Amino acid sequence: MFQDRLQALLVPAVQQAFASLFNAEVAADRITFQSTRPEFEGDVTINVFPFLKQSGKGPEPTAQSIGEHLQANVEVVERFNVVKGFLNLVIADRYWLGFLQEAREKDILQFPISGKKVMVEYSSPNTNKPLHLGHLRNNFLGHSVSRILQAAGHEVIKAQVINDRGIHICKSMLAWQKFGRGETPESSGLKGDKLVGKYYVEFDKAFKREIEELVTTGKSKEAAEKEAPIILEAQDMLRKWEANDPEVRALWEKMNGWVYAGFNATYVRMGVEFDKLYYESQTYVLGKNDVLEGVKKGVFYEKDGAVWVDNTNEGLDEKVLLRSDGTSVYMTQDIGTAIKRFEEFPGLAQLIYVVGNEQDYHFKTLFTILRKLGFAWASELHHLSYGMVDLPSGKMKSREGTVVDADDLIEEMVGEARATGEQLSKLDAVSEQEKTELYEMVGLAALKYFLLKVDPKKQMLFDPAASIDMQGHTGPFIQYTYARTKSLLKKAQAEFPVPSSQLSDAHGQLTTDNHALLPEERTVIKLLHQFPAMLEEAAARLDPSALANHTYELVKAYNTFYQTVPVLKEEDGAKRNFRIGLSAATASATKRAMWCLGIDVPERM
RNA sequence: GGACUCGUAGCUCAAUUGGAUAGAGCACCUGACUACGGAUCAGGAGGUUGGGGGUUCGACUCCCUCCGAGUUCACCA
Repeated sequence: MFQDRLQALLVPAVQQAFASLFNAEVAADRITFQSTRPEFEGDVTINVFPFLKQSGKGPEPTAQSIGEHLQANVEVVERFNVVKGFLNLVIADRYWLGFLQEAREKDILQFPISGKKVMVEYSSPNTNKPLHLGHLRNNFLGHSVSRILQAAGHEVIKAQVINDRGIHICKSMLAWQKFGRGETPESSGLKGDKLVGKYYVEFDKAFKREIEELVTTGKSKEAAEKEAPIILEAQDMLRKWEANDPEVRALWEKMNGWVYAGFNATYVRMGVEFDKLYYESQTYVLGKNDVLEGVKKGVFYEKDGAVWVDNTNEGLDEKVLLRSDGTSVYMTQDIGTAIKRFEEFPGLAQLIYVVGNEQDYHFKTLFTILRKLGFAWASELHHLSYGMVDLPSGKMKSREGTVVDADDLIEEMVGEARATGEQLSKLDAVSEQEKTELYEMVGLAALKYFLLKVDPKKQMLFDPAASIDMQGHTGPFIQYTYARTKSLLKKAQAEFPVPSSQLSDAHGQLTTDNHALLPEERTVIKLLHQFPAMLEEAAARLDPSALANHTYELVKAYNTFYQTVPVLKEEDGAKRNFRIGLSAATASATKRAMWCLGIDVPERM
């Protein structure tokens, strides 16, 4: 379904073959290709089992006659063989070399401008505590998907919603007021988000103490949770906030300011950024009118003074959209902000929410509601739902103190990169400053790649001890291959400058019988050749993992090539030039693919 | 209880969305011109794809059922 250009060339030819051989029509999307398995000769394979009805023959004769037809009529099909119902095609070297030439001349991972505008919302933190491991998966996914969509030719708006109001931040504010003694990030040396998080914990402690006391006086636990003075005070503070009480607002602005400074430091280190910020304190009033409008249209209904939507026909439930006192719920503002965004960006083609799968139900409901309100764009809303990140000890629980802090984790990964680097790297002559930058790059690559190589929708396990690997299927492995290739290319440039126009005749005259490409070379070219289709797929599925895995396959194949085939040591100039060109194409595709994942690659390490 | 996800080598993950003998990495063993950079490469061992049934020329993939894990179903956010 995501065809590369060779497949695009072959599909019509196969259709033609069916027409002239069997007088039968075959739909293009039913003709699927796969890479030929390494144990057979060939480059691409067509499975003919699905077409036996059309051909009226058995698998082997069908495959045989299609093979003959393709060989006779398609220039690049050089030979074929048939194994059971599988038709293996050998594609001429000429074709692969032509492609490589192109990959040298232009970026194969940048598609033409589509003119489509897409918004990706990710991160969406609460302002009462620091970012943690879950946010890292969210941010890396959102950032990578944004870049993938950009590479696919779209204009992308990266948006962050900041949940800056509500009872959670009031809890931190109140605890700071009571126990903080004027502590600030400056006076404590704590990052702003850490400081505010500390008072959120303080609140919880005090709250629990009060509950316990009330329980000893004979109250039930439920009653105590509702009556504890400190929670009543926090609720009162929230009311004051809503009434625009100047003192509360000033404190709120001050503490949120600390948090933003802290978040920004983390975002900078993570290497993610946003084009557009939405603050919940400004958007939480939205949606009410849209809901009332829906009541008029008869899409929603009133019951006991509240507004409801009935989604039972869609396999969902009934849901309150406005309480009987007329106030909003969370869903209300999500309805409002979605509508506002499409007003703000009239050409918006897609809106993607990167949010964990615990909100699957919420988004199903939201999208259903917007469809019912009649918005044409409702079909272009996507929930990029990702699974939880578990720890070996189980779930992250803030109450049990098992939350993995984002800053701490990055620090740990960078430290590990430094430890490994100091043992292995060949950078003795390099400045301390440059080394620090390098280890930062490597540590983050390890972390990002680890989180991105897994299918987003799947729940995954993060073992801090095992995850800091720098070997094998990891980000640093890809970086290492890139750096080594760049080093090779630098030498090549000094010793044997290669005009790219010479690449195509690197193997001399290429006839259909001339199999000059070595298997190691051929494998690398084929992986490069598949790259654009992988990007297309990643963009369509909003899934960086396929791209991440393919990048690994590519550098792995390149390493095999590098290890077994001489490049600079090759004495035949044409072959040497060709291999230098292959290396250059691999390096630039690797760099570009890693960019799509939000990962930097070093020139040396 | 209803709804949705998921279960693949000891561990962490793949498998072109129904195709050939289910592939990688880690860990474990054995090797590699005194390296075009060894954070590499070559090889070995490791599987009844949670169990059972069904559909199909063909099932890790689709259907049924059982077992196990997670999430979710507030006039919370």
